[in-house]
Amino acid sequence: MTPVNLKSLAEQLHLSIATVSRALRDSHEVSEATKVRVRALATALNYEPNAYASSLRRNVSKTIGVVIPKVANHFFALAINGIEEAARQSGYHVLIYLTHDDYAREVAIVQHLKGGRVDGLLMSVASGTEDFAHIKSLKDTNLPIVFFDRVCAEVATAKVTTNDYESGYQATEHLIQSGCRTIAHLLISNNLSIGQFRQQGYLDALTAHGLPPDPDLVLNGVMDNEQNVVLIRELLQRRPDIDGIFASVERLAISAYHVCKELGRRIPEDIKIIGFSNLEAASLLDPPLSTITQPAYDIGREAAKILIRAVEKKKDILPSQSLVLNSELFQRRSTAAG
Amino acid sequence: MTPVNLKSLAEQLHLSIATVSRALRDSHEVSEATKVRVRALATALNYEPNAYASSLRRNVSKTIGVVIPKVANHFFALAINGIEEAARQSGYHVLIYLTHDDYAREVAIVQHLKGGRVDGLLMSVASGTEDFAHIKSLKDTNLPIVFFDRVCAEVATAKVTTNDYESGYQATEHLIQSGCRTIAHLLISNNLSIGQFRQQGYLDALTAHGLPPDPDLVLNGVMDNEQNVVLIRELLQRRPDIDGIFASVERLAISAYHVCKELGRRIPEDIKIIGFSNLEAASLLDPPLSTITQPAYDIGREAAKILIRAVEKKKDILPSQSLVLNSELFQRRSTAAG
DNA sequence: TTGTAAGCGTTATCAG
DNA sequence: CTGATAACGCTTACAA
Repeated sequence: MTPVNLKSLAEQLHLSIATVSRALRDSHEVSEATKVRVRALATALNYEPNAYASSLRRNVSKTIGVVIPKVANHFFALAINGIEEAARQSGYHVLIYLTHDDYAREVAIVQHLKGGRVDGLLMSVASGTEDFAHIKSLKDTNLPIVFFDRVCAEVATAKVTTNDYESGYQATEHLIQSGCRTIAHLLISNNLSIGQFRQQGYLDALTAHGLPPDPDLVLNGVMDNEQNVVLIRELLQRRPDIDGIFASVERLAISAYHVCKELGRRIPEDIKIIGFSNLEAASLLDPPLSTITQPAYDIGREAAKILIRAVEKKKDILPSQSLVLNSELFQRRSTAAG
Repeated sequence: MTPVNLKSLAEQLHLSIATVSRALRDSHEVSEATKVRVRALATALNYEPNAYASSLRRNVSKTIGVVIPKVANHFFALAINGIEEAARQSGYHVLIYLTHDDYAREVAIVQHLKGGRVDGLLMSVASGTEDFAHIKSLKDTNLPIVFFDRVCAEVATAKVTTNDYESGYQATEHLIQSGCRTIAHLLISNNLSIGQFRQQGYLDALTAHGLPPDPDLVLNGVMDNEQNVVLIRELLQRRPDIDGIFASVERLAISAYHVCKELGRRIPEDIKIIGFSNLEAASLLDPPLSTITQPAYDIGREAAKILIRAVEKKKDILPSQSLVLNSELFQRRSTAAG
């Protein structure tokens, strides 16, 4: 089967390659008559331009990369959904890379992306990442980057986040107003910026309501959920006075549910729980889980829009283009006052 | 900033482009000494080969495409996870396309992929797709395709699925053995092959246990979840004798939960429910949901492996390479015998 | 062991 | 309006 490319089209039409190319791109310097002829044959033969030749020549790939920790997580899945939507509307393709929250993988992926495979990058950094040299060096190649949710403070570019400080404050205040006095905070390990904001909101809410912050009540979760169950169990057994839990991550809230069931602690009578979550079934849990829900789809879509706009205009992305969207607190039975 | 490519490296090293290229690909026809020099400069300058130039020249993109209905669904998210893992291990990149179960989008995506952007394709067809001409025509371009879960029977290639007939049979039998006599089946609209298999399993299990199949008890769900709630509500009100529900799709099981809560039907006392689902929180629902759980991660990984193997060997993919993995039935309180 | 040069399919520049 | 031709960056015969 002879390949369908500009050359073969040109031969069959007795035209030059250049003219065929121009006709297909609807250039104004081609007669309507030839355009019709060209288009007719092209569709008849199912011609589709070779993306790589075009990318090589124009130095533009119409592709954006998405680097995220994981996809089996409703937040990131929804974000991808928003990203894909924005990309599709502008004719962009989406390459997905998963870091599994592993620093080494993130570095390898980022290095690979220097090959010009993508016109821009959307990124949510791995929780294991503490050194951002790899990202900075990528930025130095002039590749536009937009961070979303898990941002890298040290790189000057746009970031799309949610009001994490306020959410942490609200969640904690909500627990206090529901009657909690000893509130634990479960967050993901290390130095993710979002964790810090949520933690600060938690601390400030406690102080504002005259409750003394206690470092013993703050639990740094780990990657492994089994391990988190162990840690949470230890915490609840060591501190039977805990009557409220604020989980900064969905899976820690889920683990807390499992531990409470196991230890026979009733929710919300003995312990009230609220957590960040995009779980659709939150209202069907036993008991329904109060959540702080991030607008994940919008985060993805807006981040992609900012990126694509910059790519098309070949302009640098400024930190001032950052966006902060608001999360929403859904009050359900897991924090019912009692 | 002068670009880092083979040419600039060659100039700085006073070597030819060819030698540099060969050195970096670790060709045996380059002296160890030069290899060392070349590699040193390459890493120092953070050289990364231009993916498009390489793809164009070698007619290989090291990229696979994934076309799925949606990503905000734990099944597909896990599948992507498996796909990405297999791809990463073989040095492949993953392009994601979402059809949103829309036929027109699927056609547009498939047409676009004829541009040679991907070396192979993994696909789970849209529920709205009834005509497969677009897929056949893609196959005619010799692009290797592997279907997973929602397969297209009319295209001769490998398919990775689960034992849907047996699962439908088991789920229904499980309801019968738990005491149900009037069992409804909620499935997704139209002619998806997997829906048909599950439906057949349902019918055969009924017959095998002396229960007459009743078309009135089979509900074809639609895209919109709100609408599904309405349909399920109507069904349960029209047929108050229904005492068991088998949902072929997770979101229909979830909708059924909502309707039961709303109508005051107790699960499992009044109605027992079992559904296909990859929901991690199934055991925390009220009541915990009995599920048929597909090995989504493995499905994705195995499908990707078959595809990549074929791509690397430039061999056609045969239907005989198809794989059927087993789903697992998790018995929980929603189907407790009463 | 190294260099020269053709060519992948497209787009852009320059003539005609 | 159309055609010839030179890139884009890389790989790979073929020469040296």
